[in-house]
Amino acid sequence: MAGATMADVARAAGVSKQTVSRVINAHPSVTEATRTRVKDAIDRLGYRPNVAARQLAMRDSMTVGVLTADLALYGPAQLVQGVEEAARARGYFTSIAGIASTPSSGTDEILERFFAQRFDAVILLDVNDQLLARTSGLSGTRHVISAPLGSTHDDFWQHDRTAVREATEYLISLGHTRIAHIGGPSMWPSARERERGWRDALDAAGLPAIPVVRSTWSAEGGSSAGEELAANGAVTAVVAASDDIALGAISALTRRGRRVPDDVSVIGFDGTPSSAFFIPSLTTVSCDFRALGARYVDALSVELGEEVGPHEESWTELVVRGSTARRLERV
Amino acid sequence: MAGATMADVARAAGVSKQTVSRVINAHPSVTEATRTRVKDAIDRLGYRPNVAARQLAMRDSMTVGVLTADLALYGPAQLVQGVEEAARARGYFTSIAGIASTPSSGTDEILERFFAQRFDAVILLDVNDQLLARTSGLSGTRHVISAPLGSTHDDFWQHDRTAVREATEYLISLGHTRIAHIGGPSMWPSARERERGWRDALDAAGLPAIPVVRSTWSAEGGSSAGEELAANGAVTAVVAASDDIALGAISALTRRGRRVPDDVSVIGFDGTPSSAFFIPSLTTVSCDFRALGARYVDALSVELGEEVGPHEESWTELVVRGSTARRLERV
DNA sequence: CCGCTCCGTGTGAGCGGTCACATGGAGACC
DNA sequence: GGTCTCCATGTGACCGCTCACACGGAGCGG
Repeated sequence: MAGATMADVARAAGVSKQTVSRVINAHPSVTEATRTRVKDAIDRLGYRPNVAARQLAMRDSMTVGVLTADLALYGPAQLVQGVEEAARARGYFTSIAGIASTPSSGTDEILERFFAQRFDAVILLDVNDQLLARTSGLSGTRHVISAPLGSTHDDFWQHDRTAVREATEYLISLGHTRIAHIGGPSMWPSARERERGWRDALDAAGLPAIPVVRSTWSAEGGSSAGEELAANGAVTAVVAASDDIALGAISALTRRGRRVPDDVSVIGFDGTPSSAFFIPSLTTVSCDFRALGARYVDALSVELGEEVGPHEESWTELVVRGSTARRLERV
Repeated sequence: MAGATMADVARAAGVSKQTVSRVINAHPSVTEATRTRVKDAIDRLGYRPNVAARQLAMRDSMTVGVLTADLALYGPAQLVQGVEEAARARGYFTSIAGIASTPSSGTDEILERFFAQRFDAVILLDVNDQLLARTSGLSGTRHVISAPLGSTHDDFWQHDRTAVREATEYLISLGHTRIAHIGGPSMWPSARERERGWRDALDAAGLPAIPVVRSTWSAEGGSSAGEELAANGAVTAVVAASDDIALGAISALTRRGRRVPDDVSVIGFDGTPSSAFFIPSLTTVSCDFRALGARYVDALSVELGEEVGPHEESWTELVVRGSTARRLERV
């Protein structure tokens, strides 16, 4: 029960360890007869290969490590899930470690322990600059993909920027000219990319950029930001860095007597399933984070020398709902 | 770079492997002099112990496996995070695997592979009955805690029931007598416990139970359920099995012209940070899932023979906000 | 001064797999 | 029929670490 070993199976089947190993790894050079005999022995004994032993011999952990900031956030949680699914499909296990986005005394030790696990690959999800800087020293792991800054993987983030740009352009097409942005914590690359997208659209249209209002990733932060914006009567549209932020902003605007979307249009980012049921329902940039997570794994597979099919063009999409409206002409 | 081994360190420090091992594991019988000499060698060579080798020799993976249904859900995501933090604090790694809540053809293989990892412990988070049944055969792992059904750990779930009961009693105290329940998928133990809590309160007060409306865990499900309830004019209060469901329900009720909380009071469950910014802000049962996750780890530690301090009494709390109101007398 | 314990350190044998290579028999070709 | 090749299988070493045990020297009591 505690665990039959390969040698046990070999004995039971009257063959050598090596043959058992061949059966397990589907090696071609095994007679059909012995194969079945070994297989019989395997499930008669309830044999399960020992992962650690295999790893020791092969130097392959068959595990990808994922370092993530906050699973409570929709994006990161979905990414983790996407990574896990894709990794599993390729036969990899997934190990995770959370890490506070603001480095503290324990941070280095966490990273140390994390990288000590000798993953085949490590994915850094939405990890901010400061943390990223700290990981640079810790190699030992073969392939590190820095999702946020990734030199060769910039295209991952390009989408954030483009998508927000398009969202902003949509607001412009509705006649808005005073379009504010509630940004996420500037430490986060994704927050910065989104801000850039907004700025891109404004610049291209020759519109003035209202100073960015900073927020945490929470609805509470969005609410504070919304309060601030409500004071500025000129603003008729807001691009928020996340749906949660948008929710908070709408709450604050409403509280301050500014109707959404009549007085102010609001656009979110993430496309959380809930956002369709906000009141009003939220216009947002819907993101397929699961697919994105899978793409990270694809990218790693490529580095590990595997074949990977082409993938979808885009994983973001503007979903127009009830929180945006054509700008009312001032009476 | 690829990795110095313990033997390398031993050679560099002029001692034996065993002594290096002793230094690493903080064995007392090592001279201060040799200890520092070894330590020097260690970071001169950038040595990192090989986890796999250690595991193979010790039969300890120092890893807890977490099997979870859907990280996109607030509760499970928070639980995973709580588990990971607590496990890390105890020196354990965390490995996860997601699994569709409805068993499919691939399910068994996933479980198979998952359990093949020989975790020191496995935590089944919010896993439903069907899956649970399938895991029973796969032992090999030392300690399996079945969060949802756990024989010895029923108290974990007791809280769901009690909390919903209290929430329902609160509605009763506001004068409501027709209190509906939108339940989560009945396969989920947490959904069932919450339903029970609602029924408990109704029974105790001698109120009639309106047939439970089933929903998925999403706002969309809550919306459909809300549509259904909107048709029933008698209902003046709704207890939803989650905040997302509540959000959807409120959306549907509003759409159907029933004002919240004036016509219908709504209570959620989870206490998502966002719920405070719904319109109206949501009265809900706030849950400290992180703490609960930590408690799972505590429970495991106890089984593994470690000392564990006492923990907080309760991890749920009713938070009264704007979505509930005293029942208006019919004119 | 002998024998005792105890402490710091070294030694060899696994843990459960994989890998490179050896082996023997069957079939192919001349 | 003899050599050559190829296929099915076995053999031993090794991956990097821990464990049980051996060993030598210092400290101590008699």
